[in-house]
Amino acid sequence: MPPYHHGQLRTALLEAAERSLRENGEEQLSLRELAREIGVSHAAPRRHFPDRQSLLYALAETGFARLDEQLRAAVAAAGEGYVPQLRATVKAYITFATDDAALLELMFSSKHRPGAEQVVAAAEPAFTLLYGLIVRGQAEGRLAAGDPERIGLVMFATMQGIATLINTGLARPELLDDLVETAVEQFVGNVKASSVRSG
Amino acid sequence: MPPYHHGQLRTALLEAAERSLRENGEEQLSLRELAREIGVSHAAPRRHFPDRQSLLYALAETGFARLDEQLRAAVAAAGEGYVPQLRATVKAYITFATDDAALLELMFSSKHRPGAEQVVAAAEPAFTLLYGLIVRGQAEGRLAAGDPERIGLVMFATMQGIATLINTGLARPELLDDLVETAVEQFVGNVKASSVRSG
DNA sequence: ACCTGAACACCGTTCAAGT
DNA sequence: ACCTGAACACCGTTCAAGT
Repeated sequence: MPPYHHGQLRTALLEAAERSLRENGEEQLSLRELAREIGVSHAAPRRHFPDRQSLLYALAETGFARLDEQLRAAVAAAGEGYVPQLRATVKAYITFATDDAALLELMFSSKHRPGAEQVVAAAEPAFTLLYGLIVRGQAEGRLAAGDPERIGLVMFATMQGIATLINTGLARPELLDDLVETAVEQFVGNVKASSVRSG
Repeated sequence: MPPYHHGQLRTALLEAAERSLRENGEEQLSLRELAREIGVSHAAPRRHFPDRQSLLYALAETGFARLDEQLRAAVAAAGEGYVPQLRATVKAYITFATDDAALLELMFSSKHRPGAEQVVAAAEPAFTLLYGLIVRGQAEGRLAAGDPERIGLVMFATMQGIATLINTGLARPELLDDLVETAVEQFVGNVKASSVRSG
């Protein structure tokens, strides 16, 4: 018979929730079902997550952390060149986002209730990475001049949008590489035509 | 006392649902509550929408139709110039998308169940409009050459992503005009630097 | 053809009580 | 400090029956 105290319930809930989210989407995720799977009463999760939403927020937060990791790994593996690093970043982002569409939706679903601030904060490292990439691109004359934050937001928006299009079925997944390339060309296009000719 | 047959139940449901969606989001939308508001039994909606999801699909479809209308109106009001028309389109899209964030989410939420095909089909006119804008831009030497569908997808993605960023709170709404301008410059930037100097 | 009313199987949330 | 069990107020969905 199982012990009265689970001991790892918080972790177990997060793991089960992550799998459920990936497999069946946010709507299908049920606290009672997670509790059943784990073998605990339906009221037990309350100690760790006061309500369903707080569990979802936690998933979104770890999602942003993992996204940041994967982006940094992609940059590190891309070598020294600026355009290859930029391309790797864009591709890594979209790959992450299309690999777990439900998680991406959760991360970007517009929740304005109190508690979402932590999610916004969790998104910051990924933004900082992007910001650095832009500042460097401008310093090396690869990107057009301008407010890096604004350019970074538009870049992030483009990647996010491409992922959404693929996840929605509005763009076929096979187009991923083409779309990545088109996006990258758009980012570096301003300069490419005037001051830089080849990669 | 109300008549046994409502007569306009389908329309009444759609209107009430649209308002509920805008005010409280998709999760809060309840068929039973809509039925109560309208003054009909909780089982009555079933005649018109077999389940909750089909009502949501219907909202997404009319959303795309309205989006298309607003985009065309914006283009028509923008005058003859290409860049003004492009800018007006981008701004109209993002304005639509941020005016009713829940509807946008619904329109783009990734549903792969049967029934979503109609939603995808409803999105087509807006895409066609964009496609035409791109073909014209290329013909006039304002946009870089390349597969118009690919460029259109990336353009759509950029607009959609900017809207998502604003709706999520990752970008402040006041940045809207700046972000629109940055996006437009990105679209026409390739050409501006080499063959076209001024607007 | 359209709507009702009761019934079923689920939820999330709350709270006194147990260990 | 952590978990249970019963209770509450909601859902979506189904279906025989009413008009």
